[in-house]
Amino acid sequence: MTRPGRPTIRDVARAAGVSKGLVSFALNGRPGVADETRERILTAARALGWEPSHRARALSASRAFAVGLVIARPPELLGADPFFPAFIAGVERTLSDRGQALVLQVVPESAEEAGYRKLAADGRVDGVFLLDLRVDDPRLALLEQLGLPAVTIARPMAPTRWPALLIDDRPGIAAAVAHLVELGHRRIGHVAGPDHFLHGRVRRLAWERALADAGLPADLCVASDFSAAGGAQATRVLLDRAERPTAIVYANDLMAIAGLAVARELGVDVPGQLSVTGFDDAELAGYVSPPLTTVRTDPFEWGRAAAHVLLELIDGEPVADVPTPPAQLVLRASTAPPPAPPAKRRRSPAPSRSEQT
Amino acid sequence: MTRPGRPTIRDVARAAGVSKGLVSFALNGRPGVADETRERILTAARALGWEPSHRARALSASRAFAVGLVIARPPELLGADPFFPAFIAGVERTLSDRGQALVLQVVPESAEEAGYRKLAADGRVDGVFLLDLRVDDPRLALLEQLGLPAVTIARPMAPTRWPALLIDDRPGIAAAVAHLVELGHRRIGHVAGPDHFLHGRVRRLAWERALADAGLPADLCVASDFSAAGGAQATRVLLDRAERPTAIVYANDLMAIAGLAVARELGVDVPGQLSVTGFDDAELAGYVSPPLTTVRTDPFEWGRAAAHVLLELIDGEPVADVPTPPAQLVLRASTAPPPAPPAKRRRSPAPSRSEQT
DNA sequence: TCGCGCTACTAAACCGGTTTAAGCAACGGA
DNA sequence: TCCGTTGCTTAAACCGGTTTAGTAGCGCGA
Repeated sequence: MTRPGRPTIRDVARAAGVSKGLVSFALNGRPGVADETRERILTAARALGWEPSHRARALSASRAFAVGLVIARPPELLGADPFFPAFIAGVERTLSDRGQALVLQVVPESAEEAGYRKLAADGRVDGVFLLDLRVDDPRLALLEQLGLPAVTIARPMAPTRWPALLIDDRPGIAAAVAHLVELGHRRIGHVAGPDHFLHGRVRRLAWERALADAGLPADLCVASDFSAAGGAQATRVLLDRAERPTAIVYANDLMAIAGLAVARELGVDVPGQLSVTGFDDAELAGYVSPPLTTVRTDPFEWGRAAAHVLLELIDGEPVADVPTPPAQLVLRASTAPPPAPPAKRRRSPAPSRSEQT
Repeated sequence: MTRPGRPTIRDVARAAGVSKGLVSFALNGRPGVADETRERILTAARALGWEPSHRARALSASRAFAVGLVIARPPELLGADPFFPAFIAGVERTLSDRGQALVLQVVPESAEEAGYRKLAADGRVDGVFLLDLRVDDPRLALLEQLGLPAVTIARPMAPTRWPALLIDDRPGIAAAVAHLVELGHRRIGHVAGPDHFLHGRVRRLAWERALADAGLPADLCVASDFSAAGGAQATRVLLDRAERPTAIVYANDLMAIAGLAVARELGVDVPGQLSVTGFDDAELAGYVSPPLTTVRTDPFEWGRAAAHVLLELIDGEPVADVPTPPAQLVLRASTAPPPAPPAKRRRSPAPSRSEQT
């Protein structure tokens, strides 16, 4: 008379000779169950190999016990960016301990909003991560309207009701620029990400600021798109200029690596004639030629932390923005002093730039 | 007296003046509902903005309406491999049309089995994808035991009850080797993936076979791990040999790109002294120096197709293995004729080949 | 007139948990 | 002796759908 299928709480109750409700109490460690009875119930549950049905619990508790991640990037860019897999792995680390799952959506950019709507309408998730923040990001309002808890990765420009993971790209960029300035560079270019992405803009502004702090002009910037093709193209533009930069700060490693190849094809030696820095410290960064000086970030840790806050938020606990450790500059061989010895010692506000060649 | 929260099927029933059950029939297009009544119900549902509760449906139907993907790779390798994001994007393309979701698990390799067990025990998913197949993969038996439908990406060595996505890496490798042979190479090495991974082994065997077909010895093989570090290391080993290869076929782009850097640092010109081919056609492949000749695969399409079969399998439809189009060799600048005219000593029962130069 | 079959619909069970209200026994205090 | 607690336990409602069994009304043929 053994029915097939998994045992339910009802089977456990029968086996232990008690009611369904009491089994539920015992299994959830509620008070009001006699020790001897509790023991009997737990033993029965173990003997039957009972495991709670996630579906039943979800319906009863009106919770999904899952969080969502909507990714709206073209797949080829996704594949080249080391951020996502590491971030997701970090998220999982937190989630798996707590019986939560991660529901992923990869959508075309046009369907991004619909993606969040669907996750919310279906009740598939209890909260979401907000990545790739944009300037004046419309998703913030959408999520508030949907009442879907969220954690933003990086702090959005406008204040929101959602906690943010405080990621600050500025010290990393500042360190890269400072390093180049110290080496003697005066003409430091930037290949930026799209300006409507927060991280694209923040890195560009940080580059500008760092140059200003060093008393240098920030006139060698080309906006790009974080892709290899874009990085290559932007590098060509910069190297075609009459007054070439002696160093380029890239907004990510992918563009920087593509930039290395362009320089090489143009016969521009790196780091002899051109210094290059990246951002991310991708797996490949240390294994290109020359190995790339770059800014190391820790997306795995970000994922862990973001998931942690999100779960607390969902549980209704009070939450605050979460700080993250500053990114570190990783020195490798793609940076060196500029070709000609700097005409002047640095820090004279020297107008004598023409003497350099 | 309007209660907060989403409207339920009960609200719709009340609004339309019918019973819950009838609403369910009407909304699911069942016969046995008068046209006029059906219209009234649909109108009411629309007016209330009703959407079915995924949770309730899941409990009632004993289905999760979701499929799972367990990834057991170290995060840094994950980030560098273009396969996963593209594959997942393809999966999503199929799933999103059908109201299905993707549940992702990223686990340490040691917890892989537990990952599947948990997905199955929780009833979070109705089926899973089996990626990164290994020789004698223990997961096959596990999934059969768990009764969790699965689709394997590539055909496992032992026959299973699960359908497979027929991915054949051999023509791609064969094309790469043939291309090199045609250029005049006689000493063609291979940097392989781990031999316990099916795709690692298959590519190696394909390389061996292609060399045999060309009457060349397959004695320049170094096993590696698909990582940049591993690729660099393996390249050093090969280039340190007394009799250097004039060409290296890498089992993936990441190792190939790292190999390019090593060659450069050793002063070995690519493609002048050494030809290099990769596998994947990663975003960066076309933007390194020299641009990489490689084998283009289509993980996005694989994801689409795999999800398609998996859903059919879950629905109990009869399914068969799914063919995929063969991979294409993409010619770029990392391959060229070997440096010196091929020396004719080596064991020549094939005298005519030396005339090629 | 009855019985039969068909259509349109309702009531209730069910999925498998959680939670609330109520019941029952033993016990201490007045 | 009766009452009010306290401790343990059960019955039943509930989450929001799907599905089954059953019923009312109607036309039809015998």
